[in-house]
Amino acid sequence: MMVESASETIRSAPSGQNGVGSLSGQADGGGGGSGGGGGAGTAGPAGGSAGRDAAAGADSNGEMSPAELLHFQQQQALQVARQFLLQQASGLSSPGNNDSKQSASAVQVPVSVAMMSPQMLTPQQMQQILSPPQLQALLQQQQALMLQQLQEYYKKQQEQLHLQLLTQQQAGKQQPKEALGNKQLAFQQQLLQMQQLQQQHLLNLQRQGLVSLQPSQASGPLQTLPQAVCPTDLPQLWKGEGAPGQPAEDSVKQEGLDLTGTATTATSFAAPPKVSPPLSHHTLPNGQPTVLTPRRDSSSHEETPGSHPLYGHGECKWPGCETLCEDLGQFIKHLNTEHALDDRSTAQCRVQMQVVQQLEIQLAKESERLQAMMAHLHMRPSEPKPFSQPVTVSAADSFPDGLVHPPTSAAAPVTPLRPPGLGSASLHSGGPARRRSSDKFCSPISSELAQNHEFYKNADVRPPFTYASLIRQAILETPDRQLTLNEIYNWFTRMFAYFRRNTATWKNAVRHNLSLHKCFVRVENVKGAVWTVDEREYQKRRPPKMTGSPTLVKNMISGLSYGALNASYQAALAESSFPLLNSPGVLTPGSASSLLPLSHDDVGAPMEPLPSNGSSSPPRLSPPQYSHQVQVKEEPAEAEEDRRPGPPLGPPNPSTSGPPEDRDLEEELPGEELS
DNA sequence: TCTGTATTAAACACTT
DNA sequence: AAAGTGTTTAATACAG
Repeated sequence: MMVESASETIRSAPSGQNGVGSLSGQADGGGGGSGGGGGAGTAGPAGGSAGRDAAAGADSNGEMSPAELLHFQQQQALQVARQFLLQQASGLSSPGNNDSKQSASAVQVPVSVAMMSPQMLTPQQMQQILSPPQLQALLQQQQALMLQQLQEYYKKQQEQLHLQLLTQQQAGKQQPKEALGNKQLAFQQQLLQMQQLQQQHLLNLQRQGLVSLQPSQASGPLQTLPQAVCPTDLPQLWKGEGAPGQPAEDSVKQEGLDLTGTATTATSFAAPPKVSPPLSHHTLPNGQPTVLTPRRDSSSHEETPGSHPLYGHGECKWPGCETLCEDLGQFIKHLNTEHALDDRSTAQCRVQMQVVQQLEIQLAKESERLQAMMAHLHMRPSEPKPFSQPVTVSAADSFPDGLVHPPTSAAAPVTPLRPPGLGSASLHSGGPARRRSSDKFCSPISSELAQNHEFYKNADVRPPFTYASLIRQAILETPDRQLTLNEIYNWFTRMFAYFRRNTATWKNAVRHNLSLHKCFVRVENVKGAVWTVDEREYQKRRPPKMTGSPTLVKNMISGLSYGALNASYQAALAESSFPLLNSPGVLTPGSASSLLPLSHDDVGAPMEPLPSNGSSSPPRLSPPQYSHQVQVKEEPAEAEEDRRPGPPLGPPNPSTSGPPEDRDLEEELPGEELS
């Protein structure tokens, strides 16, 4: 054996990479070393704890802690925005040109992929997933979308504010003037603050070139921000493919929630390998290793004929870049060379997003405060609702993962393409990381899949689920809860673009998993053999524990009322790439409830189908589907014996034998085995 | 460091 | 005989 395997390993190295596909392929080069470990390489970026820890340690040695950096950065962003605001009282341009960007719908999927969790993706991975022009276009598209939604949201909020103000004023007529005056003053201040925040927000977006802007304004103080962020260093962020542990996550870990937004940014500073101090690098355009990627269309479809959002007053408006360009053509050239799709640019984009995100969060906080004030003034707790909701949900919850998620409402068109939140992150990891994300955190695969069905279907991204969970899902999705191997294959290919490619590898893995895991029961059929799932076994498989966060989960659940995700939990999510929570749907009460079982699971409460394995969740998702039993067609009672004569199987596995009727309901009652 | 789990690869046996 | 299916072993990696 040994001899064999040794030689195989060598041999398998290349093939393994192929099998893994584009995602893990290159990553492997960095770390693996061994053939079998093809996936291992990828694991690094996905979030190897070891790597992270190491990185974290290094970070801490730096001059500033991630938290400090974050804070610093935020302060700068805010300051800049304020300054800018002062300079120009109003003049927020309309999102007119957003439309054009959004029109680039063809590439939606890839974009979302890219946006999902760049931190998790190495540039190479991203590039593999989508072509450079696509990526760029999509980045812009996504941001444009966000901008639009933000603006809508702001608009709404302001309307509501005014409305409330009016109401209050009217009501106030009957009250003593002074008291009202004071209240109104405070109130208006709050309003002002909110408006400021909004403008800041828009400003940031403008800075990204998403909104055309008078050049004169853009080049001013705003430049400081990007510099502070140190775009030049950012690329380094992802450079570490060789070094598995990506710094990006550490900061999140350390910082808790606030970092969700700026984690990467902060990390970038702290990242040890980086030689240069963040702030010292404004001269980026030059010394950067530009990856000249020919992109014919990058500029073509995203801009209006005579202008470019990133071009104004004869200079490039890319954050931190003020390169003068005589004309648009030259600018385009510059853009393609200096700001091509490379690590740096991507990182800059990300940072920008995070800055925006932070502002959003702050806006949310202020809005909340305002809401509270209003509620107090009106003495009507119920009123503020319209207000609070948008705030918490859109601002806080939509962006917990550092990604720009369009609000649920608007998400419709985009949703399918959108990567499943952070899950995306794990997705991208492509490698081994995926398994952890799904299984460990017990994200209900079914709901995740349901929500991102289209995405997985179209995006050549490795799903963040283990083979076992996927197989199980495939089986459970069928009315009969049984599938032949070939049907399982088909399900894989049907559901995941990723599995349309690397057939040999994953098919082998599927078979391997079917055989390996007791939870999969082979049942002889007339036509042949079908595979069923023994939920109990499946549950047994993994110790149902949500690493160290039972309480966290509980808190979250309780506090989750609607969009109010515990910030720390958000951070945790971001870090752990918990796919479910990051998806918009998750925030709905229903979905939130789906999480509950998790805690139960932890506690060992026998109540529900534990979502932990996700098995339980399915039932809630589509009751009809999962409500009925597994009925093996013509199942021969003896079928399973051959394979698993084991005692547990017979009785415990109703699916194959006996009265499977209640299996669903009871399967989860793991009372015995779980304990 | 150990252990459990997951992934990948591959050999082998059996069936169609 | 070839292909598909199923089982098993091994190497490797990650996470607790």
